[in-house]
Amino acid sequence: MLELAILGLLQESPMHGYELRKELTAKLGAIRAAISYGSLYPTLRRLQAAGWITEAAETPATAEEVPALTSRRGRVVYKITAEGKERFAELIAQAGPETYDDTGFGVHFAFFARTDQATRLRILEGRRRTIEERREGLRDVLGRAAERLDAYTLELQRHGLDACEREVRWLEELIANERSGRAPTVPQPGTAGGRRDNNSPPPPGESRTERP
Amino acid sequence: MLELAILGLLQESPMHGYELRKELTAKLGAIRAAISYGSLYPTLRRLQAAGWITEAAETPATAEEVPALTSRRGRVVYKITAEGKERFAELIAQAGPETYDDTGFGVHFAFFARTDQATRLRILEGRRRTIEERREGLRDVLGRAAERLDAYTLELQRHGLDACEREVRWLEELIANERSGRAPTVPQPGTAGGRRDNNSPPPPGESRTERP
DNA sequence: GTCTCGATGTATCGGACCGATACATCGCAC
DNA sequence: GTGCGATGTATCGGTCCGATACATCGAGAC
Repeated sequence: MLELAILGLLQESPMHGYELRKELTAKLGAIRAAISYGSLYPTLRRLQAAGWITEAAETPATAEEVPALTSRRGRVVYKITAEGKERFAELIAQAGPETYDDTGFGVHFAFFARTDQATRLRILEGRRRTIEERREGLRDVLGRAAERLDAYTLELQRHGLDACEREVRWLEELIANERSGRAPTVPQPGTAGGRRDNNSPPPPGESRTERP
Repeated sequence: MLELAILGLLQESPMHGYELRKELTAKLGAIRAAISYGSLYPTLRRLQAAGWITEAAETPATAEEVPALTSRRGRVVYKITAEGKERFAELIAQAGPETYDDTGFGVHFAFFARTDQATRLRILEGRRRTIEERREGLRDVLGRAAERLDAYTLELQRHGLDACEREVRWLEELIANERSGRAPTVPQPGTAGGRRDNNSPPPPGESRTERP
């Protein structure tokens, strides 16, 4: 999942680790806590070894300063490669069971702007199915096994059941929107129209400038 | 977290691994997917090595009502030890940051029937604080950084924000209930007892430390 | 009779991810 | 000039997961 998220973010702009973590936190804040450096840096290393990202020079090519003085450990800026973009497209399109669990779905959803509509629909429906099954499991427990459980456990199940029902309704709305060709609830300029033009970057308009 | 859940369940009844997993799934179904055997068996081993659980004989000498018609071999039944009960009490009472994340809070909550009221209140308030902070983070992103994010990501944040607000309200109710001395929201019909004899969880040892 | 099949049951392995920790630089307030 | 919080890279041990393997048992198929 981290791999997918990193490749997705680096398509918007090259970044160094610290910045990546902040952007990740902002983008995925709804579904998971801040990513750990103990996951991030090893993953960056792995992606680099696989050739999906490369180090980009932090300072421009003007070799005016060669800091031998303080051995300044500069930031390491990563950018995505062509192979990395292919890898991202591959990861975003394929859907296994892990695509529908909480974290997996969240990450996929966060990059729906870079996902074609057919895949979006498939993922939303798979997620709905997953949550419906969880909901049925909770209903079973609340119905059949209620007397075996204490009041607190039951209350936990009830709260979980409520969350499931709510999410199913949310997914229904999103699915209806997808089918009608609209963007998510609040319409977005630019995504409508067009053919199967996947991978059209959203209107980021951001130029992340590095100021050393 | 697994350690806590296993010790908690084994206090209700001795069980073997497979059964433990099923009970775990039933009790924690609202907060996490089924536990993996790749976690369960090594953890059982660890708990046994620490002296908190022991292997119990599958077929006791006193065959009260169920004679060993089918001599099942190979099952390893675990039961909790006195040290294990102490360990459980220790784990249930101490609250670190991991007590307030989704999984940690869920597991603690699932064993609230074995937790004293002061601790319950402390955990509920800590969880509320955590969710309030998450909520503020989402509001920040939706307010300050909205233009940097695409419509899908924003929709994800909105859904997450809604879930946070809902959970805070739920927690408020539970906290009010705790302070008023009542059980969780639905007062629980008579604990007339289930089909299993040894499943009598109730004695939480309520101290009447009420706070105005 | 036996044969396959799904549920029950125990177990291991590689990998993903986390939490704690360490260490170094920078800007700024005091 | 000094402390201090934000920035920044990095590793280590540990928890947990997903895939896999393997063995037994009851029941229905043939």
